[in-house]
Amino acid sequence: MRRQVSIKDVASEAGVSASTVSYVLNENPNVTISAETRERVLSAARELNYVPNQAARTLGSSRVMGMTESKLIGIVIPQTEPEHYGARLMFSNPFYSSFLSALELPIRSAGYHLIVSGTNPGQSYFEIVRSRALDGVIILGMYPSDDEEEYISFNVPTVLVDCYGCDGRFFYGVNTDDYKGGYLATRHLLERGHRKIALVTGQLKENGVNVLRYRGYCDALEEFGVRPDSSLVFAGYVGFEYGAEAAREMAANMNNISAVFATSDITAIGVMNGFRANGISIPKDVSLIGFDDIEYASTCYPPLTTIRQNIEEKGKRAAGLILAAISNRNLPRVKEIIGLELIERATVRSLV
Amino acid sequence: MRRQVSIKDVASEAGVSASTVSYVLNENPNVTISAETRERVLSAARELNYVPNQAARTLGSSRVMGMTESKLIGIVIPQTEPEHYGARLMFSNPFYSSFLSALELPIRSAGYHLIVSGTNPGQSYFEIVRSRALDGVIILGMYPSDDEEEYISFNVPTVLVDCYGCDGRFFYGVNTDDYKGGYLATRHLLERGHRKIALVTGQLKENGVNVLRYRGYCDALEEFGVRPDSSLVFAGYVGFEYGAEAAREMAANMNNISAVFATSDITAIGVMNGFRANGISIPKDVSLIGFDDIEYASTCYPPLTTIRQNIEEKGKRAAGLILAAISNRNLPRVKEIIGLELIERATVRSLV
DNA sequence: TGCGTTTACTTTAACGTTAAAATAACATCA
DNA sequence: TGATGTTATTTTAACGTTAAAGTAAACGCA
Repeated sequence: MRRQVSIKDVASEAGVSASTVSYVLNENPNVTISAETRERVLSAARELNYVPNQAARTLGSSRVMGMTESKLIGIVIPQTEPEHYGARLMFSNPFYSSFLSALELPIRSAGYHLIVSGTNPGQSYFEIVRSRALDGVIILGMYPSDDEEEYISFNVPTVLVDCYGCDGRFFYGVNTDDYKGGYLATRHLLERGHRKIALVTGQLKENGVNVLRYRGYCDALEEFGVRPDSSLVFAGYVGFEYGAEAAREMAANMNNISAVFATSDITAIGVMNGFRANGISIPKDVSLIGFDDIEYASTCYPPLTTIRQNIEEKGKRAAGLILAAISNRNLPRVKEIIGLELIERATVRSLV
Repeated sequence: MRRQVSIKDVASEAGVSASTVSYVLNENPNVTISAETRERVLSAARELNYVPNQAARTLGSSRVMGMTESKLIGIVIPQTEPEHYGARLMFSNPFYSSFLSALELPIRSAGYHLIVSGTNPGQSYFEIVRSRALDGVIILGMYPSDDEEEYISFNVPTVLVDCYGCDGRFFYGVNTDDYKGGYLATRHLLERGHRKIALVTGQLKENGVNVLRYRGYCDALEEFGVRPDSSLVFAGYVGFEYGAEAAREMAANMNNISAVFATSDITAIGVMNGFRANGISIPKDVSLIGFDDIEYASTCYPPLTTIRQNIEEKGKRAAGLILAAISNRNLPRVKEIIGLELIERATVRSLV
């Protein structure tokens, strides 16, 4: 178990100083190195199979104030749903894993690595940001309101995905047009003659995506002269189990309901199963529309009509934003909106 | 943008030396510190909101040969499937995301962080292991045969999940009893009177999980006096698309087939859809059994009979193993086998 | 009393890297 | 000819932490 090959080993192999090796390897534009020396250094590094020590780089770079470079980007995935709703897993929603997949490649290609972390309900993720000297942070679905000022003082480029409420003075944002999605889904049902439209959604927390989808739902209803009926709004949790539970409740009173808008596909799948378990057929007895267009939406039976948000695009945009924000600390604090699209499949029946 | 609070700041605040702070904070058992001093240090650290710099710790710890501690565990997820089969995403199989979710908490609780990395097809993941001084590595589904000797020379505790072929002299292993799973699934079909049983699986690479499931399939057939028929074996890729494709092919010749064993649930779902698209009904016209028991297996329609592997358990075991291997470098190189269980749902019809 | 031991610290040096300053050889120009 | 600049390199110091070595006072005990 030998000591790791360091820059000094490369230096002595090439017959130069350590700095020279560093300059060559980093292609430092402030220093001129002769072609011949460069070649010697490069081949020595290759010969010794040299790999730079990132911890040393991180530490060394912190010498220049505020310039610490860990080449590490954190992705924080909050545990939002309570355990008893079956959300025992960080990625219980396939949305997250697709998003992560889409993120990883561009980030790796740019020479960064991804640290994935959940959050302990009480504990903050501030510690990892500081102890690891993260170059950037991507936060999913949670607005870090608790100690916003403190967090901002770290001055770490941060992209908020699927959160509202930040004022754009510090955070970058990547969002779907949730209001529009809620509106489109509901209008789709209304246009097909549905009037008694239930909503199954997660908690309607301020700054969350669900309130906006809810508002879109309300406004579409109003536009068609339908007064939103709070007894048709099931705001529990995002997930299969809650969808099934809501469907069970709805099943007891089906003459009140002709269609359901579930604000996420996994919830919609739950609704589907809950109805089926109660002998209610989709779309014959009730229509259903989801949100997200996860893979299952197209492979379930019947295939789910849904609002497609391009998750891959979202991941790529988040990656692009964080990388841009890291390399240009003055990048304007933009909020990018990802487009969406209604995908008609087989769960909505037209009544007209 | 002030300099980060370092151990020296804490030291001078508490009126002691930096080492004393280090000793107190790490509860170093080789050094005695008076209760009074400890208290002063602790409150100074709290006061200044001190967070240790992990890069400095990593670098410092590398002084003692072979004792480098980065508190970082890498999880390597190889891109095994070719793009054209729709496996555009690292986590296209929900199995991976569930596994990752189950891993993350125990690892975080133990004070480690998780670096997630895919692999560029050509490029090796060796570099990240060395440059980040990973304390441990978990590799999913790939046997690092290319430069095994070189990798072993790094001497980084490594858990191989779902790979065979390592001889247990260096790597730790977490596996499902894939042979048994293949056997059980096939026997289940045989016992219900099926004889013409097709297999839809990924590539039958040596050291992969699919060969073992395949062998279990063959042996069960032989046990029931059925000669395996290679024209019934579809060995393409793991994924929805390939399952659907295989089903399309099978649909052309249904009198040859009465049941299908798909060696992963996502493939099974693909098969299900492929058959449905061709007007073939499950389980009336053909029976189907999967493998994994991903969440969707229970929520799809009809609910999928499958071999359940406890993915959460697998994640926890992998986490436990890697943590144990890190803290005890002499831990015997065990291979843990996760049990499995046949879950009867609605896709297998009995012919007897 | 004197010597070894224990307690409670402090000082030093090192981990691998790189920015900045220093150096030295050589070229350019007034 | 000497001042100035350029090129190519080396030396130095610093990042934050901690293991190891050092120190000094207090204690135990023969």
